Amino acid sequence: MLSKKTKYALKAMLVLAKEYGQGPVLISDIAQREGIPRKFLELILLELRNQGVLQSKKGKGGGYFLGRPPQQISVGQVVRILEGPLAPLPCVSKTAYMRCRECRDERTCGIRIVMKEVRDATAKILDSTTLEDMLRRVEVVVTGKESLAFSI
Amino acid sequence: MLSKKTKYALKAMLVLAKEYGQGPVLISDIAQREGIPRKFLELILLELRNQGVLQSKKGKGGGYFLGRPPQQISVGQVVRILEGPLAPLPCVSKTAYMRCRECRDERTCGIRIVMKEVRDATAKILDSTTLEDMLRRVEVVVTGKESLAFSI
DNA sequence: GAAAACTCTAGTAAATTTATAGAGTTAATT
DNA sequence: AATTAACTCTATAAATTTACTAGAGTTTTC
Repeated sequence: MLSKKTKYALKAMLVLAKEYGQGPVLISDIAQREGIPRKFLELILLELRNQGVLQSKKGKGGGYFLGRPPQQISVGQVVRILEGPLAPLPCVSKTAYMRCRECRDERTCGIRIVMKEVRDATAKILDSTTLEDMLRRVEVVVTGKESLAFSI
Repeated sequence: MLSKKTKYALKAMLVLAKEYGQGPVLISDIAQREGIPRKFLELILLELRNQGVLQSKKGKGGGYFLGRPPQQISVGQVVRILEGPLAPLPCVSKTAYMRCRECRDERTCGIRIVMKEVRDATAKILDSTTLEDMLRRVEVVVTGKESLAFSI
């Protein structure tokens, strides 16, 4: 299960994707719109900023905004920042691989083989879905229309 | 990430799958073979038993054994018992669905749509992989041979 | 009836999660 | 230059989960 922190992060990123190009958005605004505890959200946005997916502007008129356009930020990137590796086991992680200490032969570990499939399937979905995709899919549901690009 | 508990459970289940049909196996044996703290393993096996995937025999000559043949127990069943639902969010779980309190319209929640894909992909893998599959895949790697059934 | 094994309830230390508090820094505006 | 709006950063803390441990109880076999 995703932690609340990760869920909050995704919601915040979606708000910022919606407002992309319209200048910085206040932490308080995001917090209120999405019902996220303000101070907790600060920490989350700070982390996303330090990892480079968000940028911020201090002082009056400041706030947060996406570091790249919404079609260049994947759900996988966001989830990894907050949640750590997507893999169910460290020994099948590509971004944070770690050998199991007790494992004699990785190639013959049945658990590993299955969990690697799960990791790959998860990564395939999350790394190929961008913030823009998420916004667009919502629209598709609402309007019943698909963009041409989407139906290819 | 899978908890140690779940990883221990899978290891224990694989041992019992290997010994299937040969009578009960001692908790201590499993614990020793897999390097699992004995008393902790007791709790895990008890839970698996109470959920029906394991059976046990008390007293001298007792021990644990699979409740069904290895080809009828899926990894998904075991993981769900220890870890809870496979879904990253309760609102996309089939076995433990729960609406998000703050969600106005589930159909238009971008996060939900993506996480549902992840759940479905995960479930497809874990529910279709049995203990026997895991044992057999290991053999395939070791011997370089595939059974006919497997290569279909 | 003694020993071997599982059963069950309780407890506990450490880690993680989910926050909250407050002083510090930066930028805009007057 | 003073004020105020905002983000930054460190520390702390409550609640929950994880990973065990202890021990008394029950069942079965010999």
